[in-house]
Amino acid sequence: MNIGEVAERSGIPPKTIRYYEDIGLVRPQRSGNGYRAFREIDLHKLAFLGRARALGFSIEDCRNLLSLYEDETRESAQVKTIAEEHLGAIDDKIAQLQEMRETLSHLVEACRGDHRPDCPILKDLSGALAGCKPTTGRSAD
Amino acid sequence: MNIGEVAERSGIPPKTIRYYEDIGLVRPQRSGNGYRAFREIDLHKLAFLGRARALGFSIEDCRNLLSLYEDETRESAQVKTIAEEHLGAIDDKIAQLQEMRETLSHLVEACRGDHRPDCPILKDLSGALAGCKPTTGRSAD
DNA sequence: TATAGGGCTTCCAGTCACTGGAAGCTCAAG
DNA sequence: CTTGAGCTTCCAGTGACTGGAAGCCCTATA
Repeated sequence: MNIGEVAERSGIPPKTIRYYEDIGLVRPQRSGNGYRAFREIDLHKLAFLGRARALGFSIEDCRNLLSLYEDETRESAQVKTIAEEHLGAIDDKIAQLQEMRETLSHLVEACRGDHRPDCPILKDLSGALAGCKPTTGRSAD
Repeated sequence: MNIGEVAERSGIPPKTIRYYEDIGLVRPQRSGNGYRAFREIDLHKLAFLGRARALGFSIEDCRNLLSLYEDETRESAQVKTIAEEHLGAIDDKIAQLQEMRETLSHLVEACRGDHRPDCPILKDLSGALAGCKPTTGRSAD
């Protein structure tokens, strides 16, 4: 298989596949003409990577997951640990975004959004210093 | 004020402040010795930026928000538009993460996490090709 | 056989928002 | 006069691609 077909079937763009080869995630053979020659197993690996990336795993996680996948002596605990850590990171990210969302949606609701310059969003942003460190020891206490 | 004090008071690291100057978000004056000389208004701007960044606005959004802030003839609708678009992006991101979270948490729950190699997480990942394009027109239908 | 096109190759650069580090100047204290 | 902290610039790296240029390969058609 050439890279085009693999890209088509795995859903991963050719550029990305080449990049994955660059960083050693896949090692396709080469045909006489210099083209990459992918076997079914390479395709399989790429699909694996695509799925793992879609679940938000980092490339390094993917690398580890892939090597566990190929390791017959793996322990499922190793996989679970990676997944649990990633899940935790996702939860953190969601929490952070929800906090942003919360604040921002209040501000958006409060803003009339008309032709007047008056704006609670800008007011909030410009009031940022209030919560910061004071001038030099002395503050508007 | 030197960069150190501004960093302290705005909560933005010196490196980042220099970067913001590089990309034209702040334009501190210079002292005779070549040091950046920040005025209160620069500090204020930096705090504004810090707050906007904390709400997840991109640098380009920040640039626009800042210029609206300084524009007395702005219309709050302009600000609101930026904020609403950002809010929409946050919502998309949250939805995407929650979908990941959903799938991943099911997989994690299903994985025993013991010393055996058997693992539903890897099984899911390796089954990724199933949902993809078939060989060449002909599939395991 | 010539040519046109599409697919493949490599390499370089850019994205976003910083961040680390090196080399070197300035300043205040002792 | 030295020490050390703070400041300066510049260069490079992060993560995970992505775009583009220059050029080779292969097939189909005129």
